[in-house]
Amino acid sequence: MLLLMPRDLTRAAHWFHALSDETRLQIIECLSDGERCVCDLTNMLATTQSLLSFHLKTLKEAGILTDRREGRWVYYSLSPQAIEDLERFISSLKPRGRGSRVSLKRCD
Amino acid sequence: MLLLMPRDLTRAAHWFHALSDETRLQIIECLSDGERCVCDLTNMLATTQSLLSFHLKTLKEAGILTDRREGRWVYYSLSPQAIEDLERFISSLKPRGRGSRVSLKRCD
DNA sequence: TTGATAAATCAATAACTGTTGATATAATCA
DNA sequence: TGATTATATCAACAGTTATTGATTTATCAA
Repeated sequence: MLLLMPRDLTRAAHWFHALSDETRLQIIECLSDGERCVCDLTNMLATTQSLLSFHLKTLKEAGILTDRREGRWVYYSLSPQAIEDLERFISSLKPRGRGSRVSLKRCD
Repeated sequence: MLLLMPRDLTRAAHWFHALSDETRLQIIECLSDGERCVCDLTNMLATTQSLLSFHLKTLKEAGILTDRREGRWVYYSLSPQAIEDLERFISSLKPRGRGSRVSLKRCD
C-alpha cells in the first residue's frame, strides 16, 4: 500500500474538489500563462464578478492559487508547488505490483 | 493558452469530481495494488455495501475504474490509461511563460 | 427447486455546492 | 472629503451529491 497518511488523502480530496468545476479549470488555464488580476479574469471568463470571486476563493483555500494585492488590484497565480504535489500524488496512484492476486496484500 | 477543447475540460472536471471524495481515493489506493472484488473492498474500507457500490459506480462512470464479473464476484481495477491521461492533464496545467505580464495574452 | 452469497439499484432524506443579486470593504483619485 | 473602481462577502435559493436502509438481480451449490 501507499504510505499516505489519512490527512494526505483529505488534502488530495480537497484539491480534486477544487478542480472539479469547469470554470475553475478555465481559471487555471488562464493562470498557467502567468498571474492575472481579477478584473482580467472577469473579462476573460464568462462569469459574474461575485461568482468568480467565489471560485477563486475555492481554489485559494485548496492551496492551488496564491494571491497578492497591488494597490486596487489583486493578482492571482498558480502555486507551482501545488501542481507538483498533485502530479506526485497522481503518479503514486498508478497501478503497481502485477502479482496482486497472488500476494493478496491487505489494504488496511 | 492551452489547446484543450471545452470537452476536455468537461472530462477533466468529471475525473476530478470522482476523485474528490476520500473514500473513493481509498478505493483507488487499494486498487493500485491490483484488482479487487467488491467484497474485499467492503472488508478493507469502513463503508456499507450499498455506499461502496455507489462510489465504485461513480469512479467507473468517470472512466477511472473498469470492472469484470467472474462468477459471483465482480472485480474492479484501475484504468492505467485514465491515470496516464490525468497525469498528462495535470502536467499541462503547470505554469509556463514567465513573461505573461509583458505579452498579456488573452485567455479567450 | 431452495437457500445462500455477491453486488446493484431504489426511494427518501441529509448535506453540500453553485449561482444570483445586494451589500461591504479597500484603495485610489479629484 | 466624496466619488470611483476593484474585490470580497453575505443571504437566499436551486440543484446536486452522499448516505441510509430496503429491495432486487445474479450466481452458485445443495
